[in-house]
Amino acid sequence: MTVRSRTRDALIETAGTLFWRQGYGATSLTEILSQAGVTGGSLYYFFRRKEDLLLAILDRRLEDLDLQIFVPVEAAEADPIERVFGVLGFYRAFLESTQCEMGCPIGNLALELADLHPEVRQKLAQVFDAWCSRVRKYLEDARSQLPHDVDLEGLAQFVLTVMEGGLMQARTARRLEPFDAGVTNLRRYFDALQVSARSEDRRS
Amino acid sequence: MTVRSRTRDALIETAGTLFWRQGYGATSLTEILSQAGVTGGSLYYFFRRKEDLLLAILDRRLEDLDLQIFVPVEAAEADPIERVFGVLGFYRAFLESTQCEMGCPIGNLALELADLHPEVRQKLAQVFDAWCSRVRKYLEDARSQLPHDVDLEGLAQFVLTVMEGGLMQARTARRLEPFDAGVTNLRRYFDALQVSARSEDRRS
DNA sequence: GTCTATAGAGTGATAGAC
DNA sequence: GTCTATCACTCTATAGAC
Repeated sequence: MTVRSRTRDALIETAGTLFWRQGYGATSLTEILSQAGVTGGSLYYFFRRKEDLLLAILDRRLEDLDLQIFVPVEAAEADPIERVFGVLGFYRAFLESTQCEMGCPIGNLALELADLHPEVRQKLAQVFDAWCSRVRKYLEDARSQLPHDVDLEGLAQFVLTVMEGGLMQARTARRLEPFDAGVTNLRRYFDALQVSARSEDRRS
Repeated sequence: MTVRSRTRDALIETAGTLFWRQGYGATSLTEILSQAGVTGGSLYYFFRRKEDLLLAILDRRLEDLDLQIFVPVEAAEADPIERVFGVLGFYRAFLESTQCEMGCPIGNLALELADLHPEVRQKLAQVFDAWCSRVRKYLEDARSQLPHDVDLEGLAQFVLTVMEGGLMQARTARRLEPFDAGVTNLRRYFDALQVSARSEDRRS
């Protein structure tokens, strides 16, 4: 079991935000230390290498997924398909509140580090998986509203795809439109799936 | 007008591949020089800073977009909607031939550098725009097969979203499935749009 | 245009006192 | 657990000969 300490938490919190905003390579330990109000000795007491700090951040992101995203969304929306769009709305609100500057804390690192650190890549994939599993659960709850032959795992991945692709374009263009275009078309797709499921029912 | 020279081209080519694979920050000039068989003096004769080399690479990507992607796809597919999927197939083939290791040369850099270099970010956005314009042209050619109220600009952005999101997940998981799930669902979406367009026609 | 040599700053990481 | 001091290295970029 990992020890919790105020210093360790501060490092994870501060570095997590910096890595998110500027990337892993572009963030120096010096910058993390000065912003967290911690000195080098303490950092190396908790983490053997910079990469271990990153791994701890990703573990934290995995832990926080439920509390920060899915629980609030589930509290706000009861209908499973609305929950899917509630999740997308959550990211949109964040995008808007940061003037499209930050994007996704996992996606950003995924593209920067996928080829460099095998262990990091694996953990990033794990966070994506956890995210998809949650969305997949919503889709299973909406099973009866969807055509029988739709692969729910693939559809959950598709929702993540729409989110990540939209965040990327919105962040690059500094405009919400590409993200919104993704949501609009995904909504239209879900509407079509529901229509198609209803006509399946009628036939049976 | 920019001067063309063998050395300059070799630097753009070599650095382009390295930035694509490992990212901008993680690639040192030393590595580029040794792999291109060029020395530092030559590099700084053509480019004032590392960032200028990157900008030249992005200009080249923009120039090559047609020749490397859209022209071959148009030669292979005559139907406009099949051309959209032909483009996706092009990226899939590349993903497969690199064991899902490389992803998109623009998307990778977009997420690494969006917040760090304003001029770079702008040029990345420009390449995305050019890509979408091409896809949008296909969609306009398929106008009669799509519902009247569909926003073609947004739909073109959606195609890019599906591609980038799929590449990101495929590269992170080192599996083609998430990319394929994106294509499968996008195909189903287009089928639904075409069905819906036909029923519009019947009503009028 | 290309070369070598090197400046100058910053990096991740370590050692050892407290 | 936290501190300061510092090592060893790498990086971008420059200068000046050829």
